[in-house]
Order: sequence, then C-alpha cells, then structure tokens
Amino acid sequence: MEATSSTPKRRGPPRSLREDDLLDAALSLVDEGGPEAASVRGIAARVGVAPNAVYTYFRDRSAVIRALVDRLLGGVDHDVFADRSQPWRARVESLALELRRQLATHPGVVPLVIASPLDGPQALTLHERLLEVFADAGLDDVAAARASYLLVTYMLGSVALDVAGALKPGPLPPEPARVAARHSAFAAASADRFPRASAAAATVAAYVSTEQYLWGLRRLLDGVDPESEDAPSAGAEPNGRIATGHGSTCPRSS
Amino acid sequence: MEATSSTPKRRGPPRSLREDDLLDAALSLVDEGGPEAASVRGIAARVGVAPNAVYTYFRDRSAVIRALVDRLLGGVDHDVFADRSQPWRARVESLALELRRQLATHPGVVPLVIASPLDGPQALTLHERLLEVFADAGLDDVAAARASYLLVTYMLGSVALDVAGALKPGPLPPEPARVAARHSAFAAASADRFPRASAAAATVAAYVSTEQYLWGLRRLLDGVDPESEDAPSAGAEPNGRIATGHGSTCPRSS
DNA sequence: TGCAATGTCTGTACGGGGTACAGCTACCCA
DNA sequence: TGGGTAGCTGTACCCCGTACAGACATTGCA
Repeated sequence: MEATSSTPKRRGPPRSLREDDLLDAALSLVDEGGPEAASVRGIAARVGVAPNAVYTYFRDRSAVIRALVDRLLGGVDHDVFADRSQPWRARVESLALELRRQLATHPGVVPLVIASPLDGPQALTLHERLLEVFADAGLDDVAAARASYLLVTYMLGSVALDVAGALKPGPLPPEPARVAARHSAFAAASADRFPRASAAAATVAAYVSTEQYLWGLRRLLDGVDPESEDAPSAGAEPNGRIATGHGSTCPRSS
Repeated sequence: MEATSSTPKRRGPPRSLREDDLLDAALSLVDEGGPEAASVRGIAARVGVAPNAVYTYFRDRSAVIRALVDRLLGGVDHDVFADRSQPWRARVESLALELRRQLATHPGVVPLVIASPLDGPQALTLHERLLEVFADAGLDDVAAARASYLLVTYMLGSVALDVAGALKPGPLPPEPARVAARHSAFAAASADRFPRASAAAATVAAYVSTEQYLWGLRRLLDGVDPESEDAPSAGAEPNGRIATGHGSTCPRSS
C-alpha cells in the first residue's frame, strides 16, 4: 500500500474503515458461522456500515475472500522458520506446523483456501518462503520449484482435509416428513454398504494427528533432500526409475 | 430399511424425473460454470422442471451436492484396482490415478469435494476400498485405518490443489475506476514482494504432473508397506524422534 | 366401478445475498 | 473560498434457496 509513495496526500474524510477492519470482521464471521457467513452484508453490518461501503475497498466479495486468505497464509511465520541458522528441514517443519496451527485455529477458512487459485499472493507467500529455504539447502531453481510445489500441495491438502474433516456441520436438521422415508432408507443403505469404514471412522479419527502429518511431510522431505538419492525424476527420466515399484509394477500413468 | 422390499407398490404417476437425471444436470452445470453453477433453479431448468421438483428427491441443495460428490467418488474404479490378484500397491496406484482422472475431468467439483465433510459416504467409499486393499496386504485394522486416512488425505489434497490450481478464473474483469488505482498498486506491490515465486510459477506449473503425484504417493506407500521398516510410529513414540530436527540427514533410509 | 390415499410436480411468495447507480458529505488543495 | 474527490449511504434489481399450498395422476381397495 505504500505504492502511493511520494505524497501520501489523501482526500476525503479520514477513513473510518480500513481493509483490516473488514478482514477482521470477515474472519470472525467465518470463525463463528463457517465460510458462507462472510457475506458482504454481514461484514458491513459487523463494522457498522452500509453494505456498499465494502466495495470502496474491494472489487467484489471474492476479492475480500482472497485478501482474507492472503493475510492468513501470509502471516504464517515462526521463530524457527525465520532463523536461517537452523537446519533447513527443521525450518520447513516449523513452517508446516505453524500453517497447520493457523488453519486449525480458523477451520472455516479452509474451504476458502482450497477454492482460491494457487497462483495468488497467498500461495506465492508460501512458495516464496519455501524457495528461500530450498535455495539455502543447495537446490537449484528447478528442483526448488518442484519441491516447493510438492510441499505446498501436501501441506495445504493434508491440513485442509484434516481440518475440514473435523469441521462437521453437526447433526442435520430434521427432514420434511414427505422425504424422510426415502432418505432414512438411504442412510440405512449407506451404513449397510460401508460397515467397515463406518466402524473404522472412530479409529481413524483417533490417529489423525500432527504426528502423522509430520511423518508424511518427512517422507516427502527425504525425497527432496539433495543429499538423498531418491529425489523424484523430473519427468525427463522415462518409466525406468519410476516404474521401479517395490514389488509392484505400476500401471500406466497419463 | 428392507421393509419396502416385498411389495414395490407405488402410488402417484410414474416418475418423469430421477435422482440421476438431476445429478447429471448438476454435474454438467458444474462442468460448464464452476461449483456455483449447480443452483437448484439451474438444475431444475436444465431438466425442464420447476425448481421445487428438486425437493422431492433431495432435502436441500447441499444434499444434491453431497449426492453428486458421492456418485463421482463412488464411481472411481478401475480394472487394475478391482483385480485382487494384482499387487496391492499397484491397485492403490490405480485407484489414485483414476481418482485424479475423474477430478481432472470435472474440476468444478473439486471445491465441492473439499467442502464436504470427510465422513460422508463419498469418502467412506474411498476408505472402504483402501481398507480392503490394506487388509489384503496384511495390515491389521488399525494400521489399515491410519494408512487409509493418510492416503485419502494425500490423494484428495494433492489432486484438489493441482486441479484447483489449474482452474484459474482467467483474467479478472476490469475494475471500477474508483478502485483501480488502489488495486493496481497492490498488484505491483505483490509482484515486488514475490519476484522469485512469480518467476518460478511457470516453472512450477511445468513440473506439476502425474509423475510427481505418483512419486509422492509411492513415498507414502513405502511407509505403509508392512514389509518396510519405516511405518509411522503410532504416537506411542515420544517426542524424541520428532523433536529431533535432523540436520538434513535422512532419519531413515529405505 | 368408484373412492380415497398418496407420490409427483407447479405457482407463488418470502427473505437474503451480491452489487450497480446515483447521490450526499466532509475534507483537501489550489 | 470553491472545486474536486474519497468515503459512505439509499435504493433498487436480480438471483438464489426454499417453505406453503395445491393440482394432478395413479393406484389400492371397497
């Protein structure tokens, strides 16, 4: 915002609103009522303003959402991560944990993060930081870019599904009488169809943990590690290495 | 449940609509116009019916969406996966590829998948299938459940972010004059802030591929493999290993 | 054969959402 | 001191989800 560099000459009355106020309101709404609660009207009402005032700061609702996601992911930081004297893997793990914490604190934004295109500033922030770390680790640009994409994908994907899985809408409202029969029958059929998965659901939930998240992350980091041997082949390599699959022949890819 | 089994006595006129017709319409709408295009009114219009008719078959719009996601993920199948004589890893990879194909064909549903709670029939279908495979592979129930969760998380997360990343909204519509200055300034600031990531974006995109997806999957499968040694510790293991920020040396080798 | 019950679909309407358009007001600068 | 402009409001439009009440066809049963 310092782009108005030289003369911060402002016209009009002093702002009673600011982007941050609107985003704060949006975030609190999302925290309370889920992703859809961040309506333009709701945000405006929360800051005590007419709905249209929002359009002075954001082009449309999606711009508000993007800015919200941006601010949230951009704020992911941590002492360990910022400390360049730390081992690079520890820094990445620190970032991953902080990201997880951040999204777990605001589960409602997860769908918004996922729905946002990956090339926005928010993802770029993450990429940028990872790229720095990988450069420190000695990866060349291409390898760093690939590693960055792989990790951002894993981190956001895992955290998103973990958190979104925990974000259940609660018991559904009662069904209208006319449709109740059909749907209850369907529910019963579902339970019949997936007895084992249903039974395992509780077990599964108990094992979804930060440990597991970190474990997967470390497995991927092993492959990224330049000192390791099993970095992914850049696609230039034909199926030889990739198809070498631990006792299984891998099917055709694309 | 099975109560209606004996006499399929129906009253009323023969259905001119069916769930599948509505879901077909919803899917085509999503394919054409993104996740939000599947409005109740739109679906009804596409099948040539009043909007309310939809409520005869689904409790509300979210039920339609859930059924759509359910049908899509439930339909993920493949010859190799179904063939129990195949090595289990090949079967899992086959499922993963088919899932990727399916979602890549219908990118618009990805946000819907992510937004759906993980305990719905759709995810249960995936879990159920993976659990079968893992059981065949000799994993006990708990290990299978953990592995299943890890893989569903990875698969859906990776594919979702890949596909959603490819699902860019295109160039944004022109901004209203009043706000243009502020936003272009912001855009410039963004480009300044993330020069490296911006530059790397194209490179990154070029390397996002099925290969990379499979590579990550295989790394995780290595850990799941009962014949392998480095399965994730079930959380029983204290922090010793985890807090150890291994200074870029692989903690384990395969 | 006729009547009542029931599932399917329509007409209408309400509340809420995004947002375009046209102002009003207070402030800044010339 | 007056024009210009940023910040904000009032109003209005259209789309969306969906509740309510009924029209209609089909069926089971008397």
